[in-house]
Amino acid sequence: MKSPLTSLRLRRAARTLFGWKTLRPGQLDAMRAILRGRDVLAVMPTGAGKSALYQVPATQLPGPTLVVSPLLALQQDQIGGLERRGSAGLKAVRISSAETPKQQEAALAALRDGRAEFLFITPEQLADPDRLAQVKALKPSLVAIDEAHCISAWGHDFRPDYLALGHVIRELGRPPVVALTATASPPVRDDIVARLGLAKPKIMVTGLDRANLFLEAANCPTEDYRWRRLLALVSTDEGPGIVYVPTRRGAEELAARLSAAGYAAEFYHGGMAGGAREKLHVAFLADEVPIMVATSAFGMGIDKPNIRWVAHVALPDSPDSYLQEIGRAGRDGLPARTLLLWRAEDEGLQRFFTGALPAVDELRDLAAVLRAEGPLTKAALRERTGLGARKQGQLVALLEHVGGAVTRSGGKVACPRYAPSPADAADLAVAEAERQQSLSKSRTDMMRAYAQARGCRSQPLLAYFGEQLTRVCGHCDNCSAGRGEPDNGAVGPFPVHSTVSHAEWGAGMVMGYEDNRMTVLFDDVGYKTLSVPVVSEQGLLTTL
DNA sequence: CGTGTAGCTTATAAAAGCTACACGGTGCTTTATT
Repeated sequence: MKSPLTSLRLRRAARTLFGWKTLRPGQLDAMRAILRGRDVLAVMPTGAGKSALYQVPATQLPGPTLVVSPLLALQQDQIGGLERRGSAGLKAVRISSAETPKQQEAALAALRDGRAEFLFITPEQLADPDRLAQVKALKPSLVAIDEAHCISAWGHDFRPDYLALGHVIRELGRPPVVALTATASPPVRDDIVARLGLAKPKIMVTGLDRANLFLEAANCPTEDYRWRRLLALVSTDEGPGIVYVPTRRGAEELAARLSAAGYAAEFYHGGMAGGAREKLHVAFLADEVPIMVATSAFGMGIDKPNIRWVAHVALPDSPDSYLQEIGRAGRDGLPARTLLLWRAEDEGLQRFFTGALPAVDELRDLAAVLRAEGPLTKAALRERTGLGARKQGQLVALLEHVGGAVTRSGGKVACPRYAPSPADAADLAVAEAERQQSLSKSRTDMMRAYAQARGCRSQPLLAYFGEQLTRVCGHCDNCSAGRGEPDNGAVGPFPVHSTVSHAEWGAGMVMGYEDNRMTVLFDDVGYKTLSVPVVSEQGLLTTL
């Protein structure tokens, strides 16, 4: 049931408090859902008014709003943006390692007596039981998870506290949650929903096809050829542009090489001092850096309208990452170019980054300690197991997934009453890790399929995200060369988004068709592309 | 998994070939020193 009154209130708040004259219908729907207490997952590009989704409803709800955001620098920008745009009553504060205890106390006080509405915080802060108790006492009425794909991209190994956010939300008494991200494929969306424990969320996905981005990819037999293709790009296309490289050293070397060739370039990666990173970031935004050579560290928070091209000098690990990175080009709507320069050898590095499977005995020992010694804090558990914080976080998350562990209030990890035996739990956990690895590998396969596509490139890219493009895109290298088959995508033996079954790979969902191939996302083995004629003739798939 | 490099061998002196091995992304936080 639509409530015109609610819409009116939201529109007025957007106008008077933030200066937004209009709200798009999708935005309004999401905001109304939040006010009704419903969870929302919004997948929409940066600059499309994503933060408005939580900021406007926040003003209409009683308690403060918790904004979980991954990077301190990003939080800084967001707080600055709120203060510039919002009216005086919309103060935002932050609690992090960058604030002194005194400042943290002041921030809590401001939230308590209503002088501040937004609390920006990292998942790591919320992993501390004392901190969580302080936040809970504020009675937050809304939780926003910004850059929510980090749950899936980082939670499983790099920043395990991301996986504990579901527990945090429960502990806070289940206020409505709005999760926001610029790109997320269906399995990533599922991961976000499951890990946060969202209840029947309203899922908003805005179109991913960006007509002003020209998509181009080239296989490079040698490093030298790759270098010459890059030179050709920088000599014809004015910046500002970004070159993504896979390693820190590669960033430094390539920036030096480009500069020596007469193209002013800077480098940026996570190993640099904070001050230098900040300065380069600002300089790039101010059009003072024509070419930025960077690792994936250069990304989130770069909201710059006039990036004219994005080049990759390596195969990215997934279409998720790739779309995120090329999505930074052409935000002003003017033409922009994306160029993927890839070599088969690039995949070795991805395999290394994926890491090895967890050790069965470590999982078994961990499960056994939990069973024998009951609920333990993470610190106490580490003392017993001797594992590092990150490693233990990863193993606990796997055990939780298979019912061999559970996080209780106070942040204590326990053994559930009907948990499998430690040996069984360990085996199940390894199987789950294997499943995650095949999914991860299949995403790299899909990235290669994009790179090798002979027809329209947008079709396989969008099919990966479950978006069927029924006509060729007309803005990629293959379409321009007349290699895209027009009107090839609409038909296939199974409807898009229908569930099918394969004798060996089990159940999966049809993601889309392109040329005479189809993409299916299987629950256990990840993405596969199949030949439509072969599927039809041999009856490889059945409707479930 | 692939690349780059140090250091060895070979075989007879200046350099090439081989093997072993290190290295590789993303950021929070906390703590001990200047």
